[in-house]
Amino acid sequence: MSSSPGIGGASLLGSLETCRGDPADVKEGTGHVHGKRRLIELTEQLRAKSRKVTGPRQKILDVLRTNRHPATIREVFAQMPRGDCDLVTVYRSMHLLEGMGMVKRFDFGDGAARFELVNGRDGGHHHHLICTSCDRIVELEDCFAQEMEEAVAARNGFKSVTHKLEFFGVCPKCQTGHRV
Amino acid sequence: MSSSPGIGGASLLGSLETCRGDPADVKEGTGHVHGKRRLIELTEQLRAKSRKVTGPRQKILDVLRTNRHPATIREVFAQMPRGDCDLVTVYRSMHLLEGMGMVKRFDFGDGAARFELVNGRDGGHHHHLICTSCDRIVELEDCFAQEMEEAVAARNGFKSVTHKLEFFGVCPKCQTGHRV
DNA sequence: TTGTTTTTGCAAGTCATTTGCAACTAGAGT
DNA sequence: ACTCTAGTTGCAAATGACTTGCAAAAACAA
Ligand SMILES: [Mn+2]
Ligand SMILES: [Mn+2]
Ligand SMILES: [Zn+2]
Ligand SMILES: [Zn+2]
Repeated sequence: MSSSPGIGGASLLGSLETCRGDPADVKEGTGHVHGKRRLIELTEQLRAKSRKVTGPRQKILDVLRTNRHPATIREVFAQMPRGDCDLVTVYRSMHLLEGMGMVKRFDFGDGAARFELVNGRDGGHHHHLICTSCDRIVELEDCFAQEMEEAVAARNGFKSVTHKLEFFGVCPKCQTGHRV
Repeated sequence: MSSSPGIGGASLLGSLETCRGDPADVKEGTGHVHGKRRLIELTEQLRAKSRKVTGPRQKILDVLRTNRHPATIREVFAQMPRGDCDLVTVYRSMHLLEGMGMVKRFDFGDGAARFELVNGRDGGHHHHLICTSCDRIVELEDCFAQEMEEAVAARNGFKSVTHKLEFFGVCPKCQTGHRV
């Protein structure tokens, strides 16, 4: 019997032909790229750094790819077909992907780290608005802190300055006559 | 023998007379208030909310009062006279103080939360610049994100919006010919 | 197919923070 | 000054996110 390419016998990636022209590949406006093509790009990145394209990794990337908001390790794990891989593998894979710059880590203050697939070679730096009542997350396109970052760096003689910024508040749906 | 006001026999607070005019009470320029007077104000806040002014709490407030940068629970604990109270008590006290708005919590991304005494009834909202190489912390006076906070809140219909913002980079002393 | 390197699963460990509970006080009342 | 009680504390144990050790399993180049 031949070795199956992924876990469960079927590869998540179809043929290149199948992917070409996939209407879901580009979600206009946002610049985000979804669909199989994206997944292939991702696995290529793995190969390029001589990391193995394994079943668990493909599944994890596929889950991340479909998430519109940063997800915790447990959330990613929960979204994978049951028993597909160990929780620890998700931790390890995420660490690898983060190190490769393929995913970005976010911290919303609750105990668990959240991860989002990086789109575009620029990094797609952006921030979030989180509802403290229902945990709804709003993706804030672009960043408005670049200037102050440069100012802070220059004023204090720091190099390679980056920043972490998140907003918290009460979303419209949670404002029904409660605390102001 | 009379009951000692604090732990260890001596109260951290002297008499009001002793405190009045303490030259260390006001550190001009920053608006931060230090010295015994500040400590008395703090204990008053506890009494005002019918929380008990206990030995451990006085010690913890005293340690926080002398810290120029946000400190972790363990750091605060380490700065207290040996065996003065349990680590758990520091956790619980910090939680209480945070709830009362007397201390503010910060998260620099390393596993442990950091706390800083809130100065001024306004809250003294500000941010930090942390060296990713030596952990040096720079206190950034004032906040430059208020406008964008309002914009983000308005644009998304959120109320009571706040933000968390910290900068990370390599400080001058750590820039000796290393990575740029 | 084989051999070498990387990955994975599972168990166990680390570390910050929380919780259960009985013993203990600060502060109010007497 | 003495009593009472709600609020506190210490100690042990629990929780939860995340990491690590190790042998079995899989990827992929030769
Ligand atoms: Mn996002
Ligand atoms: Mn500060
Ligand atoms: Zn930004
Ligand atoms: Zn701010």
